[in-house]
Amino acid sequence: MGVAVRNMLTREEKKGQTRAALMDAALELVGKGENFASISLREVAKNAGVVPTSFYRHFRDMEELGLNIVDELGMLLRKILRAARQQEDYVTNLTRRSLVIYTQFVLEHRSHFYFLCQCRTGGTPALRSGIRHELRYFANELASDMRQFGSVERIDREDLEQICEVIVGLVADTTIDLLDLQASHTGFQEEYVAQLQKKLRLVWLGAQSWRSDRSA
Amino acid sequence: MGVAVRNMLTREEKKGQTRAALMDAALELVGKGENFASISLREVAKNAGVVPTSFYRHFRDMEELGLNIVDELGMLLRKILRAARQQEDYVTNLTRRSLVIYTQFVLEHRSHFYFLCQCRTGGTPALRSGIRHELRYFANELASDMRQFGSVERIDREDLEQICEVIVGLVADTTIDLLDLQASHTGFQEEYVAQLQKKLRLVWLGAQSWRSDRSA
DNA sequence: CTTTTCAGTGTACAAGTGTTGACTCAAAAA
DNA sequence: TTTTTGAGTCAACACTTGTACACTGAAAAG
Repeated sequence: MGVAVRNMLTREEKKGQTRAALMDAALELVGKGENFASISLREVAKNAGVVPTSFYRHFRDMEELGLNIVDELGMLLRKILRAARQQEDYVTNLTRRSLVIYTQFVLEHRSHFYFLCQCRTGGTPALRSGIRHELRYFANELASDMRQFGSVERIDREDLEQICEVIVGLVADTTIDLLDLQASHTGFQEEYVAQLQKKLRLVWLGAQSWRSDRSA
Repeated sequence: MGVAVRNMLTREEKKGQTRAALMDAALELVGKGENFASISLREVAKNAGVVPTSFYRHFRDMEELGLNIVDELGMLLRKILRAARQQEDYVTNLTRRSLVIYTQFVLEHRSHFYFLCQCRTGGTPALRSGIRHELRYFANELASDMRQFGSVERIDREDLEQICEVIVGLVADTTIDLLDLQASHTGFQEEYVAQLQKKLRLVWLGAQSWRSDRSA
């Protein structure tokens, strides 16, 4: 750097741009219903408006691209946490409105969450553990929030984290339903939230009568 | 039919035999870590010791083969139910030993359950809904057992079925963990059961304090 | 017996795959 | 200014993919 910027793009800006185009192209294909595992490097390159060999300037192979998508996904999840915490009544009403926020994020980033559903239990080992890692982080953050705001005195840290993993697993598990029922009827989003909330209440009830002594 | 059977195979026996060989070949590839979505017709045919074009005598395409695997999977699940019910203490001790039986079935049919994990949320719509259908059936059977043997008077039918779907989802969700930790150390199976049982206890506690009035 | 049926074979093709190496040519560095 | 760097291009490779078509030959039907 040193020369005046003009309105042209610097070299690494341009690089980052096509890099993003490649990732977006892959995600778009996933969003269209293709399975990430069966998407070819060439297909991605073509969709990004780039020659196949150019792919290698950015990723070793499709799996490495996938791992970068996982990172994006992690950032997205943290963004959801931030948004949820920003509610003024987050403390008292932890579930209901947070779920609405979650569903909004999901529907605004369909492709990312299709990817999540596909790879969480179906991807290569590396992708799987990457996603698992992000979800565990999410669950632990949730646990620390519940420790502050919820009434969970009788539950020790380890148990609470495990409970939150169950919750996160439940949410992730039902996400595919939300994605499938696309723009069919708009009222479905509320229906989905209600049904999911019901399941979460079950877990919550369980947590209420949980004692960390005499359990393991 | 009419001629003496000799020790040769009849035509449709032989047909069913290669048909099974094709399905087994696909499952074997899944068990080796390949994703079902990216397995080719030719690969399956070669692995089954059959020429590619012969595939079409049995299945229109890989998806149709997949749907037949789903059927096999359904039969397997029903076999698990039968085995679990055959325990003399099934009534009182519904969870613990049933889980052991489940894990045994999983480890004896690794490929089928890899397939399950891959396709439950990551497969094509048809495969997904097929698997979902089988799991729902399983959950409903479980619900009817619980109605008979458990203390679930305060839970109406619909709620109980939903609770069982949560349980089944939880089990399915953790199955990938069981499969990943292969023959590494044998004691892991018990560890897995313990951890899963803990999660199920959480749901069970929740069910205990569930009231179907004032909930939806 | 003769005839029909049909699972499995062999060949062929057009299209797509990952990866190679040598090439441009503009931005960045000297 | 000149030199260097490196993202993107182009052409070519060896290989795999799904599918079509004509075939064989033994089991089943007549």
